[in-house]
Amino acid sequence: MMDTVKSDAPSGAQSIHRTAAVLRALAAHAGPGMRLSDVMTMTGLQRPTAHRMLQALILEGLARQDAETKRYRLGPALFELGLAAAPRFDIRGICGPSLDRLAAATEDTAFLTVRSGYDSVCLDRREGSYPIRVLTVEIGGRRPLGTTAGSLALLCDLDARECEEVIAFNAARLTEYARLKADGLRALAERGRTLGYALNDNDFTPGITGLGVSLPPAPGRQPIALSVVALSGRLAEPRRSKIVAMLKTEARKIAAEFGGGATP
Amino acid sequence: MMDTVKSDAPSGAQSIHRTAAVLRALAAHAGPGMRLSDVMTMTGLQRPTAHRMLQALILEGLARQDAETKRYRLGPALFELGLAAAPRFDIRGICGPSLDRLAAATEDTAFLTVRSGYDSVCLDRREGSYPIRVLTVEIGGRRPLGTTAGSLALLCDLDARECEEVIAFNAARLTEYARLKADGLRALAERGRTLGYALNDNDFTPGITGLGVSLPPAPGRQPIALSVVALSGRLAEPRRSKIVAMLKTEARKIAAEFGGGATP
DNA sequence: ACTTAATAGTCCATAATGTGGACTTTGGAG
DNA sequence: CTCCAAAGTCCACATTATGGACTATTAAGT
Repeated sequence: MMDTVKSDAPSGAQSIHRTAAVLRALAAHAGPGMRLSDVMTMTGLQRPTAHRMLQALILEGLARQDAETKRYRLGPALFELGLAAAPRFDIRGICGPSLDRLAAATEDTAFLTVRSGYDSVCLDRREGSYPIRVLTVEIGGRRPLGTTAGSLALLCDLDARECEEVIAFNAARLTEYARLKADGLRALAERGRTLGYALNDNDFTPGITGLGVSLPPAPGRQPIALSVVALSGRLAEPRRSKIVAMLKTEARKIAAEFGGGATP
Repeated sequence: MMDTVKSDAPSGAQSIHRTAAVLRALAAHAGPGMRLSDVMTMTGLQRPTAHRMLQALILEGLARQDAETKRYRLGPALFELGLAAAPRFDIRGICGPSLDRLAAATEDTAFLTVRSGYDSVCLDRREGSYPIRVLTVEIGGRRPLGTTAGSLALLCDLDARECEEVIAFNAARLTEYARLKADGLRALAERGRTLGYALNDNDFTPGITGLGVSLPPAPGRQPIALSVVALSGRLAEPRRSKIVAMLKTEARKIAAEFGGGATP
């Protein structure tokens, strides 16, 4: 079984792990939706199992099925539950001003990214004024950790053991989101650690590059990163260093905000 | 087993129904969090089952436990999944202007509510300028259908069979949210249907009253209601009729908006 | 229009998963 | 220090969920 479900001891909780895996898969393909066979391959579940779980999720409003295309998507109940969770986890208010400044100053696209297990999630984004806009990830979009500039910055912060665990877990699905195999990603992470910022130039979408910086990890707070993505030509030196400096300044400002108010 | 899990045939999906019930319970007590025993009574699960499920949810980031108080809450993964679902289900953008107008004109609190299974969920709210603010439900707050003005308007729209099913299901937990028993709620729903709007004067919080109006139900779109809540004295005739008229006008405007753009 | 291929959906005997009665641990109040 | 309530744990057992094999449906090819 090609297991996309967490490998850790799911003692008496297989079904919850599988359910969560299905929901994550649906979230990762929010746009077009997923066919049953997509869900099967993404989660490693058998056909009847995936089907039965999806039907149950639909009954609970956690998923939906397009009657015409048969494709599955996230359901309204998930949005509603998210709303209840938002007061504790929605940091867009705190980080918004930084994104505004980054997008305004660079004229390119600025992203706010957090870690979520083996994935990263884009929480917010701002478009700059430059006429060619690079919009690689939607708000709410999930990616394997490391396949996006912000995401890569988060991966660089992990210790060797954890980093390897993430890469190993994501190995199979890397190519869906990046022109990378496990060693390529390992190399990117290594370079990021020496540079002090994440430089994502794997050209999955050729001609664009991303710069990512993470907030200094704080206990109890989930890992957060800021990034700017643009046409590669616009991120050559000396502009690159300037943008990295701005990212670091904004990251420090946000970290300071968290120092005051509590964020579980 | 006092079953707070959906009664419909959960064929091969008990665990998903139970999981969803736990998540809904956590969402309904988002503020203070829930103790393990609260989860047990709210869901009808045994202690070891509830505990094991919560631990699994925590592993997936769908729940959290306060290390000090041991209380359980919704986790960050739920906010992240909600973000991915938001583009399809977040109607706050469409309804915001109506809430603004209602809050401004009445000077009281305006709510946007949708149905979610046997519950209603508050999606948005606006405070008016009157110095005494009535804030009965938070954004994201869940209530048994009928225990809130908007919620009651939604209940009134259901056909007899469905209405009775909802009331029967919620009977046990009504008193937690309203000074009502099943027949009391039946009567409120009945009155709402004859009046043409929901009038919530069960005084769970004494001295306040709510007026609710639902959008004409449309196929494929989930049920939506608008409501205004205020000190009872401020909702006597002739003001009451004026506010009801405003609610109906805004409901019509929103319904018209939906006519144009699609809403799954 | 007919054949083939691919995907969705269903059935049911089987065993692995999750269950819950009973027990232990923790922590707070008197 | 003792008592009580709540959290957390263990493990024999049977209910639940599993998946191999089958059917139904839809799309594509000639």
